[in-house]
Amino acid sequence: MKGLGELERSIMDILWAENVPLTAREVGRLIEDRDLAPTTVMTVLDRLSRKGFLTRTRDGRAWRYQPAASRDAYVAELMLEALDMTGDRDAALTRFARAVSGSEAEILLKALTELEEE
Amino acid sequence: MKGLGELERSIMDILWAENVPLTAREVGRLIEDRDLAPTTVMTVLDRLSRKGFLTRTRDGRAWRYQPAASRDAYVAELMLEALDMTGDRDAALTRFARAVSGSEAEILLKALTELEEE
DNA sequence: GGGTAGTACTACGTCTTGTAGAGAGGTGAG
DNA sequence: CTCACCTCTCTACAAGACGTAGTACTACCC
Repeated sequence: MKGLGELERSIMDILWAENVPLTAREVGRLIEDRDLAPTTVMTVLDRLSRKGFLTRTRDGRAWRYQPAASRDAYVAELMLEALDMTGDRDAALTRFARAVSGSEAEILLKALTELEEE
Repeated sequence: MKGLGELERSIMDILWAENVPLTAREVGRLIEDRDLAPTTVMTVLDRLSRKGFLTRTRDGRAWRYQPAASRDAYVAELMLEALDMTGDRDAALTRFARAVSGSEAEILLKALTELEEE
């Protein structure tokens, strides 16, 4: 799936945070801290949609962009991808399980047991 | 932590598979399929150790390289890193739990319950 | 002492990412 | 109508990562 650059991720974060599709201009306004040229934002949005992270729909002349998948889905997919990289998935999973902190272990446990019940 | 390139990963795979520290020459011999110049292998090994993925010790004039961490540890770290990227770790974890296949869910479950017992 | 192996340093092409300008075409204000 | 402006698309460029490798120097074996 490939990772995102820093600016790309900032922009994805904005789009993930807002729940409505935004135009390039709106995204640009939300970045503030960095003083980016409007075309910079447009370029990055364009690249992101080309890479499949965003979908876009017309709104007059402008495009409105929105994430193709939720951040959770993206994160989960990254995790699975990391997992695919190992020859010994079980060992990696075990190690991962041991590494997550207590409260998160419980979340995981809960999700897993709910799965079993279904 | 940053990811690895394709050749870098092939080489890490070799070093993870063999359990002994290898010299550049030995690694090169194990790649076969690609017809790489010896210096290519050396360069990549050098970069990998510079990035902290490998440690090396002298053996005569040659260096012997070995992974700084196990593959499992690397994979688990990648997974945790992905997890850190989200604002809502719980949601991502839940989604992840639902995404792992049955047998793997059991591995996870087992590791987690063992944790609790300790 | 010449071939061989090994090192360090340097290099170059390609791809990705951050960053942005140029030019085209529509649109509202006056 | 005309001008200023918005937004788009296209193109560009610098920096860094990676794959790939040559060169030059050293040390060892026979």
